[in-house]
Amino acid sequence: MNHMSILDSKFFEGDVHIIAESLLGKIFVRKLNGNILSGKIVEVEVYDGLTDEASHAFNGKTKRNEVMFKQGGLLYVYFTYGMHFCANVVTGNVDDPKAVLLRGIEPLKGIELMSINRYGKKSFTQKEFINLTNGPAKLCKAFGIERFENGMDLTGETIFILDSPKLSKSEIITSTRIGVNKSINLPWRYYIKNNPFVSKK
DNA sequence: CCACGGATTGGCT
DNA sequence: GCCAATCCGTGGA
Repeated sequence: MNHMSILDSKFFEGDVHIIAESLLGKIFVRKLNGNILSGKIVEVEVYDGLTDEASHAFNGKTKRNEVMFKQGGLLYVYFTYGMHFCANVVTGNVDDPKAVLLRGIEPLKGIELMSINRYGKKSFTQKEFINLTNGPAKLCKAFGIERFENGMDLTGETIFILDSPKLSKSEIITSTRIGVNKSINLPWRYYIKNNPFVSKK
């Protein structure tokens, strides 16, 4: 895979943990109304429907989670707490419901539009800058990801991920996942050390 | 059919 | 640190 090329379907077929760690440092891109929104992925979590009680797919396929059961390389977006959307990268093959939750992104392009999406205004304080995308629901709001984006093809023209050099082990922190009440001891959260857009230490 | 609670966030104490 | 907001998927009766 060449530097700064778009990740293709091959990338999303492999082991979900390898993919999760590999996604750190890569550039998530979304075209929205003729604008480019992009940012560096800095925090992710693995959800594995086959062995993981915290996964939406653990109890089998439903209308809500059906995208997780499809071929890797799609975006799985879910609605939660009556007001928030969160986005996952689906990995693996059909009926192998694994996904990587995007929890933190460092904004690169289209930052004014992200601010409009988040706060309804173009300008922002330093604190608001960090707050644009340092959480799974925050980054969806900033990137304009909602119900319509569920199931979108990540190897298409609208939403895709640009490759970047693999990070060294010393740059990556592994920890337990945030906000789950089941399988709480699985160390399936990965984030970039010292990056301010990581949701929690 | 109904009750529960969620892969969160932001505001208030 | 605590808790309300606000919808709807899910599971049990």
